[in-house]
Amino acid sequence: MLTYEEMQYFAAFAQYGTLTEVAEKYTISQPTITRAMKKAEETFGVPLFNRTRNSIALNDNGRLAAEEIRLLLKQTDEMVDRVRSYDRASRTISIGTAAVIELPGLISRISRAFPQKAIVSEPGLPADLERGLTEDRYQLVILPYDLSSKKGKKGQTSEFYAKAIGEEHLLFYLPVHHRLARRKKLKLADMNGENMLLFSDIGFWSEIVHRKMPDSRVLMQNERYTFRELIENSVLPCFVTDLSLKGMKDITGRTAVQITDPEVNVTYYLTCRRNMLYQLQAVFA
Amino acid sequence: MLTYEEMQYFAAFAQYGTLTEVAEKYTISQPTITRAMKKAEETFGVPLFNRTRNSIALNDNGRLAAEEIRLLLKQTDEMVDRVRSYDRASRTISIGTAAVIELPGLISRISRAFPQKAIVSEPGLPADLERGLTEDRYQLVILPYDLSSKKGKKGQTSEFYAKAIGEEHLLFYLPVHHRLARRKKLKLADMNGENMLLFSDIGFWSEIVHRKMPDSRVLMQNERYTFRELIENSVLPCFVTDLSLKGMKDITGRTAVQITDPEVNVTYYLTCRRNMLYQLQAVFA
DNA sequence: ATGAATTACGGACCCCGTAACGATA
DNA sequence: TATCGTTACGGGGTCCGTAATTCAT
Repeated sequence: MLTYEEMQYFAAFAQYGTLTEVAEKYTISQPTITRAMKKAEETFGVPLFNRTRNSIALNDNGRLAAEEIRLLLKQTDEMVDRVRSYDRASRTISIGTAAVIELPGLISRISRAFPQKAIVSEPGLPADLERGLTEDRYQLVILPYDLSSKKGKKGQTSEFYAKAIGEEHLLFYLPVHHRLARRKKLKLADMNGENMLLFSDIGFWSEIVHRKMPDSRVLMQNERYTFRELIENSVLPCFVTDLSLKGMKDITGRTAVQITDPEVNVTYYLTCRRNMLYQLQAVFA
Repeated sequence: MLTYEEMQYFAAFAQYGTLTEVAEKYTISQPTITRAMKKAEETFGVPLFNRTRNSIALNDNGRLAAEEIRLLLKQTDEMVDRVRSYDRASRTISIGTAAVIELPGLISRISRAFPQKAIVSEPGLPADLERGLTEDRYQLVILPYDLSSKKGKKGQTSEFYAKAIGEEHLLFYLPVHHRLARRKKLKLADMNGENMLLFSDIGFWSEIVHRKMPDSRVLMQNERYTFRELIENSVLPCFVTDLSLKGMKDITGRTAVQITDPEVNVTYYLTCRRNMLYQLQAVFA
């Protein structure tokens, strides 16, 4: 049977057409390539080349063999990759989160539960997180709804397990002189049409906002520090969440107003597939 | 990368569980197996085994790797087989035929048209032949109908090309004293209910006979010489075809009676896929 | 103490590169 | 004559088997 390298030479010959080029490409001698081609022929047991005394080219068999070998090389590489990925995944817990602000203490609690594993946390939209969870790219996801009851068909237990781990509430953050700044509560619709300043890394919130305030134009800003500067020095209304406010020192001249729409007052659920529950129970305890 | 042999050793270890057994199975020394396992581990770059000083077993990675390698070995074998088959097919013309009697001169004509190719002819039922033709297991098939017009969708040219190459007619072969022996023509239905002697290797004819003579019982005989003996020494009616009669010397005390049902008076069509027509034109000329 | 895997070591063989050769354009 | 493929040859490295070692049952 051909070695991996010999298969590479063969595939390369199909691509380049001359043994010399292949030898140069791999910085080895031509005789080695000649020998590899001979070995290919004897491995398959059928003629693969049309030869004259000083030229060599693939025949029909050879063209098929080259295609097949190219595929086998690919399959080989992918096979190795799969094993490596499996190993990597076994040493890693991947967490996908819809919450922009890191939920306090969660990562450290997980990392204490699995001291030998690396914790990888990445943000994403709920739909992507759900997909990632079912495709085993995430062991845990944080969703702004209870997936275990959402997908549960009549009485039969859901494929997912979810546990509430915190709340987050979107607020209007208005200049004190804004016409609505002194209200206790507002609906998103009350601000529809007003231009808003938006921190672009706002995740799943933005979809809701666009839907409920279709007439508002939004000024995006994706640099966190600049965003804060803008808030302090402009009179444009903007959004904040209670969680993000907690870590920030107060901004004078702005006041937070509660929004009553239920969609923007979410409970986060730490979610996993039920078949992983046993291994992850320490996280939910 | 692992060699084919090293992959075999690894797969075998997954099966047998000890290096010693693998070494015995392949009649080589244990150290060779040890080294192959080390090389596997270094190729994948991840731990594959749980080891103590004198025991070794696959871990989770190893079990996956073994499964993957088993698959890759299979893919490798199949790849080589495909190339070999392709070569073999390129040196062979495979003919499938629904005609039980070899059509005179056809094989020799084909073999003269392709002197460098081997001709393989095998009998089959029309449905199998059609499938074999579309799946390239046959380059030519002989069918008792015109496939090119049968499958031709409204105006658009068929995928197949067919040319009539001969006829065959099923006949009743009756003892001269049979009550219907003196008729010029009969229908299958006229004999329905009578027990018939049947040469079992009768191919597609038998389906028609069973359908048109559902009340007849048939006595099968698959030994050609015995069949002839039976005909000569019994008064059971039976079938023959005009083509098969031609090669036989007459049997006294039997007379052939024409059957008028169109289904048992067939024209044979030599059929190929249209994309092969150019290479096969000599056969049809 | 038997049987397992690993390590050590020596030799054979394989495989590669250099060089020479042959053929073709 | 320059280029390409094949053949010849020699040396180094690799790979295998034997034997010794270590550990566990």
